Amino acid sequence: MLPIRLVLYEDNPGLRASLSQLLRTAPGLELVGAFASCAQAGADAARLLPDVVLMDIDMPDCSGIEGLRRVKATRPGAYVVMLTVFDDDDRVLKAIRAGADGYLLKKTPPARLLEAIGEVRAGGAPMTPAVARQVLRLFSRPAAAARRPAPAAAGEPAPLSGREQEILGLLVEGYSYKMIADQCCISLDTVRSHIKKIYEKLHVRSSTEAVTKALREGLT
Amino acid sequence: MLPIRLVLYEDNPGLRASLSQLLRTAPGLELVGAFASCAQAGADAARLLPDVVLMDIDMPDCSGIEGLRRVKATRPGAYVVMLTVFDDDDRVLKAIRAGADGYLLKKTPPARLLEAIGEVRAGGAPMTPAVARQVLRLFSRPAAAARRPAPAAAGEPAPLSGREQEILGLLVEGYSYKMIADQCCISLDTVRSHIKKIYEKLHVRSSTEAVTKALREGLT
DNA sequence: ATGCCCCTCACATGAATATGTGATTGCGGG
DNA sequence: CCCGCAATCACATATTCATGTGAGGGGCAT
Repeated sequence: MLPIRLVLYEDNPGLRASLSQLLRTAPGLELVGAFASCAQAGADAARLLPDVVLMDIDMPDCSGIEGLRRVKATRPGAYVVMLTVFDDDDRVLKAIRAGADGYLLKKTPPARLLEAIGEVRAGGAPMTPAVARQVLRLFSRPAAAARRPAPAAAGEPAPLSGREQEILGLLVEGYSYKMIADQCCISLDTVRSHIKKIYEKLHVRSSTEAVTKALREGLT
Repeated sequence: MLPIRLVLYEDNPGLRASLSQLLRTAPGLELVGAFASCAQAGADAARLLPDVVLMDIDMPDCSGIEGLRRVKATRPGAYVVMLTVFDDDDRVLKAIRAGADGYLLKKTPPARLLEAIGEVRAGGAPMTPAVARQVLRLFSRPAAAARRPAPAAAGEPAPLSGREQEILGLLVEGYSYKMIADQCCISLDTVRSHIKKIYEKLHVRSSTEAVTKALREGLT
């Protein structure tokens, strides 16, 4: 197999040097570039054709998130692993939404870093355990809110009764009133009744609004 | 440190036996229960006070997702790691939304499984690399879709034109046809035209279906 | 210039939805 | 025991939606 072509972005000169050293001497890797700024990341990607990019997320002139976008725009096939000292929600979320393929904290030991490069290339998504947990939490948070019927949480969203939730769920799945009636073995008018009540409780005036609210607030 | 209290749910008797054997002999672990069904998962959790639960996701009578919910409801502090042979989007997403703390494929080697138990206990989120990638993809997909006007990306979902996206967005926000017409300064009939086309492209037959699809697939 | 697609609009019809008013039944709490 | 509430159903009406058919103008690529 051809060596993995690697590009590194890291503004700290010392760290850049030591990482470069590590990556240069590792077998199966070829460090084809190491830069202090990702301002030229798009052009770099086009010129150097990296397979994997290691991107520091905290850089002064051009944020790693922006660098990530530029790399992905120019070379969508490249895998980008973010490196950072921070693991706050916001940064992680932004990076992931921007298409990051991995997210490692800088305290990651060199061996794990090398391992991660192989892993991302093999279709994995190397993440520091703390970050992985965070990612799951970001996902489950909305669902968690949904499981509690009447939390003080969202202000005053009147709790839906069991039947109402069920019918709202079917509505979300695209069922018509008639289909809902059949599915629930109740009359069409009863479906209307329930839905009217749902609208009142959710403060909406149409099925599309209800569906949007249901999906966004995890009422499903 | 006290040994980690473990409970296992796995309907396949053979696999349950071999996993039990593995977990029983591992140092630092104490297997306090192994069941073929998660129907009693809530009561089990209350009685056995597990620190970590290994939950097969594909069980006949009571799905592992439901089992996960029951465990979390009874004992929120327990960490639940899902085990499965499948890594399809839907299952992973559901498990994660239900609060799973880890997600491993059954082909995971025993050593990695033991490692994962420690990892989840230490605040990590053990995931098979393929699953980790999937999770990131689930996150980034909406953002990616939003940035690209018309990607051939996801297989065959016909790309919506700019105007169509705009109108679908308004539909999601609960706008009626008339409101959309006003907002976009076009006639009601034109709105109908666009929406008809949107329905064709999304393969749906009602506004609620369209809204659901838009929200779930990040077409907004 | 010719075809293709996007955006625009019109007319028409049948189906579905939104809203109002009202009624019955069963369950649980005060 | 009575009240409230969830769930069920009925009838009526106005509005909105879904769908079909047709058509003109503009931009873009061959």
